[in-house]
Order: sequence, then structure tokens, then C-alpha cells
Amino acid sequence: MDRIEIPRKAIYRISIYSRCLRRLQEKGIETISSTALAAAAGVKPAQLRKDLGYFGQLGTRGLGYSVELLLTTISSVLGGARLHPVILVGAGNLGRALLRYTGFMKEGFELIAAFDKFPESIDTSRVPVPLHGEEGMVEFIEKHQVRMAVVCVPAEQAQQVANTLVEAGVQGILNFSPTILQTPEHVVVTRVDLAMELENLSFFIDQ
Amino acid sequence: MDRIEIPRKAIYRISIYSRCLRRLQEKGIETISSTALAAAAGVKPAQLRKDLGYFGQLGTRGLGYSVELLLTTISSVLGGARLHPVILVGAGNLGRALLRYTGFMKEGFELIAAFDKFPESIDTSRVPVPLHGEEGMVEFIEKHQVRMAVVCVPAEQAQQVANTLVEAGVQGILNFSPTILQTPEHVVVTRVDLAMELENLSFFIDQ
DNA sequence: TGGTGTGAAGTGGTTCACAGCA
DNA sequence: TGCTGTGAACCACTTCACACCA
Repeated sequence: MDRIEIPRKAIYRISIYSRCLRRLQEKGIETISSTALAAAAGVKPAQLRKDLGYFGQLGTRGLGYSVELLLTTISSVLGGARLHPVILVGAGNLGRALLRYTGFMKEGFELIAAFDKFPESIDTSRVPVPLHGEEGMVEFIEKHQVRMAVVCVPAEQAQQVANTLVEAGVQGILNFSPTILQTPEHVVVTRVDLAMELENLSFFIDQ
Repeated sequence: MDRIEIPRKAIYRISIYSRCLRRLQEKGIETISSTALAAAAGVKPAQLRKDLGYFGQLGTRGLGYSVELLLTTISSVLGGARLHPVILVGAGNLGRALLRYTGFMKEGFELIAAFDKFPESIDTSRVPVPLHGEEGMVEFIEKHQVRMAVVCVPAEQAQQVANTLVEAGVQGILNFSPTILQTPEHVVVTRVDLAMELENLSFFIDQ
């Protein structure tokens, strides 16, 4: 299994390259140098070449990379080929916003359902997927082979929800709750904590 | 200026410790060991001690750390003492969600206004701050000495908005647009790209 | 000549392991 | 004895610099 050998940070950057490449392709550009693409992605050229090097030799010396080849290679490696089903748990303010914010599910992911403790009391206008109560969640996950979930429940409930998800077979959690989730080794958790981002930012600005 | 010597990653973790400590304090716990706090925060004990070591010697050997002392030290270092004014630009789906999602502005930050190109056409129900057109933004930033901004405009407009913000004096940008912002050295940009987080996650799950 | 591919050197952050203090 | 504080070893990732090829 060589996928594990590509460092996590590189994968982040490769997602960025992919986005830049798509834009280039729309503009009809067919070939690009590491210098140019690196500038667009906000990284150093050497780093970009190293990152792309994980896929083998894709570029042409003296010329650059084929936008098309790069894109197909990247998306096949990132698994962009098939559509990953994703569910969202917790349809509060933030959760509903994410549901409505279609842009975020663009490439390769399909948000197929949302779950909440009290689905009746929630304003589902402009929410484009079915909203269920949490009772049926496990069954749903198993039936649809859901492997990824977005968690937007309050902090106190996050761990319990995560446990349920993991037990049902979820292997990746995008956690918006301000909590550290304890999960088994094989489950990958990524936190997005808005307050923390701000706090972090504020430390680095001059006053 | 020794603040620059604390690594960015450590600051992230310290925000987490701070949250854990607050919970401990609520429970009336006065003293905690590095092992226990580290477990709560999801890091290794040695790392926690190293992180806290940036502040000098806070703990008591053989005993642990005082929750209270730790909290006050951390919040004074992170600048939690004063309220940082923050503005948000781009009141689309995601932007409005963030505005309504009050929880995210809890400690130390105050979202004082939002700006959008077309403020008239936007549903401002349950949005708790004034929404202005972008014309008055620069003046507003200068007047209120805003140093941090949350950017939720479409990708194509993000760079231009960032330029305006920086020119007006903003030094930290939390960027939700799927773009790499080019900014001067002294401006700190943090990206939150939801699609990318998912993409990243999907790479690390088994199938 | 221009730009990739890559070993080697450098850097930053993490972990270890143990001295030292309550 | 228990737990902090910290130099030193370790590791992962980044950057350099140059060989190599279209």
C-alpha cells in the first residue's frame, strides 16, 4: 500500500493544485511549468515537483506538465473518480448552512442525507437533502456504505455521535464541534474549529 | 519580540488546552497533571509540557499545574483579554451562516459588522450585526481599527477583497474562499476550505 | 536552453529520557 | 515518590542544487 507513504500535508497541497489546474484547463491552457503552477498554488516550485513526484514521472523536462494528464492522475489518486457518499449530523445553524452551501460538495462528494436529534423542529427550507432523526442513522450508514461524516452537533454530544458513527462503519469525520474526539486508530478525524482559527490568527497579528 | 518564537502549531494546541481548562474549571478542578490534560486535549504529555514551557515555568513538580494560573497565562498570551473586533465580507450562504452561528465568536472576538456587494438583496433575518455595502468598508475598518476579517466571497472576488482589506489595515484574514490569497509578508492568512478538508479526509480512509 | 527529477542538506517540530524539585 | 522542565535524539517535511533530458 503506497498511498500511506504520501504525507498528509502533501495531499492537502495536491488538492490545491487540482483546483488550480481545473481553472487552467477552463482557460484552455494545456501545459504548465512547476514555477507557474507553484506560484498559483502559493508554494515553492521545488515543493510542487516533489509532491508530484509521488505519482511517478509526469512532467516533460524542458517543457513542463500537461494540465490534462496531471488532472486525471491527481483525481484518480485522490479518489475523485467515484462519488463518496457523505452524511451530516447536527442540523443547527452551522449544519444547515453547510447543507445549503452547495459549493462545498462540488467534486467527488455527495451529501446524501442529514441527521438531527429533533428533525421536526428544524427549518428545512432550501436544504437540498432529506433530514432524518438520529434513530435511523446507523442503519442508513450501513445500507449506503457511508464512510465519511460531517459532525456539527454541540460539543457535549460530539463524542457520543462519533462513537455511533464509527461503530456503524464511518472512517473519516470532519468535526466542526469544539471537542477532541477519541476514536480508534483507523478513523481519521479532521477538526475545523472556527473560533480556534481566529484565536490562532489573532496571535500572529501585530496588535 | 519573543511571541514570534512560539511555533504556530503550538499556538493551535494551546487554544485547545485553553478550552479544556475552561471545562475543568467549571467542574471545580484546581490542579491537573500534564498527563491528564494531554489526554483531554488529544496530545502527548511531553508535547504539552513543551508547549507550556514557552510561557516559563508554570507547573509544580510532583504536583501538576494550577488550572487557574494556566488559564490566565494562556489567555493573556493569546490576547484573550481584550475584545478583537472582526468583520465579515461576503454574506452568501456560508457568510450568513457564520453570522448566525454565534458560538463561533465566543471568546475574545466581536463580530461587529458584515459587508456585501449587494446588501439589499440579502435575507438578514437572524443576522445579529449590521450589513453594509462594500463601498464603506475601508472607512469602517480604519474607524474601528479592525485588524481581522473573515472572507466568504466567491473565489473570483477573494483576491480583490483581500487587497482592499489589507490596504485598509487588516492584518489577519480567515479565508473561506477556495483561493490562495497573495498578501504582503506581514499579513497572516488562514484558509478554511471545506471541500479540501473532505478531499483530504477521503484519501486517508480505506476505501 | 529550460525545466523536470531527485539525492543530499537543512529546518522545524516531536518525542525521549532523565535530572531536579516539591 | 511523582511529575515537571529540558537538552538531546529523532523524525518528517522542506529546500537546495545539480544531473539529466526534451
